[in-house]
Amino acid sequence: MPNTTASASHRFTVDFPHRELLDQVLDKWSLLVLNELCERPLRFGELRQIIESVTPKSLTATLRRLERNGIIERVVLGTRPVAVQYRITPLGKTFRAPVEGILQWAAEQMPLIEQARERFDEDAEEAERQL
Amino acid sequence: MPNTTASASHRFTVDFPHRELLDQVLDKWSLLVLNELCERPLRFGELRQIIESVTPKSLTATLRRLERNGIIERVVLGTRPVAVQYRITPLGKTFRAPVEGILQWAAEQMPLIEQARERFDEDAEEAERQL
DNA sequence: CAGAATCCGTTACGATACTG
DNA sequence: CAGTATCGTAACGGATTCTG
Repeated sequence: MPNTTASASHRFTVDFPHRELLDQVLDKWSLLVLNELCERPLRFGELRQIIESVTPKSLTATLRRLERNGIIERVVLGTRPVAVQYRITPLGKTFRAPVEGILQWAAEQMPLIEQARERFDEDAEEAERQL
Repeated sequence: MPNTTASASHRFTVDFPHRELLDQVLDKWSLLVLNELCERPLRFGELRQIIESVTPKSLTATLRRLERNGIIERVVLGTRPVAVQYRITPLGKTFRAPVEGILQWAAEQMPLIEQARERFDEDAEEAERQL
């Protein structure tokens, strides 16, 4: 359990308070879900279709977490074959820019990253050969 | 928006090419490490002190991952009691703005998030009482 | 339709001890 | 100092089945 009552010795001890927030909001699926919900409200099933590889379990977990943190909102629509809509909240909207920043960065730098990986892997292989 | 009309079944669904990159770079410790290395180069031990709760094992893993993706660089300095320095690369610097965007957002919105959580938890509790 | 419940393998992570 | 090696546990995530 990461510290709570820390505030230990040296001055620059920055065990960030928002670490735990980021864990909740930058997890495996949140960015993708958020990215979609920023465009338009969506239903559970729609999200499943858009983000193919997510299982209902994980999707539920992600949505609940985002809801709990006030980033998205769960709205029950009809009452027949129950319909539920998820939509971004005002607070959630403030998160849009940062998220897009990250996603854009990833898209743009992808090629360079690939290159770096290849270099690294080659070097590692070679080093192994030395043994 | 990356889409998906293609494969139907449950195999290697690549619904997002940078998903995997983000997993490597937005993991539990990377943001903190990055945030520090953006300020100045640091050594292994220094990072351990700054980020109190990280174990050597996890720190090594984080550093290796970032290095492999070309975000940081590992520099062996002396040769006596070996000294190693980690520093951000040019590619890594392009990541700085987005990362800070996220961190800033987290810091700013923290209070509202807390509020949202309390509301959510209270509601959940109450709903439970109904049973 | 929207999810809850189960089972279960993989991985992540912490704690600790050890080495060049 | 800068890690590696090992071990054990807890959490995550996937697949599947069930239900109001």
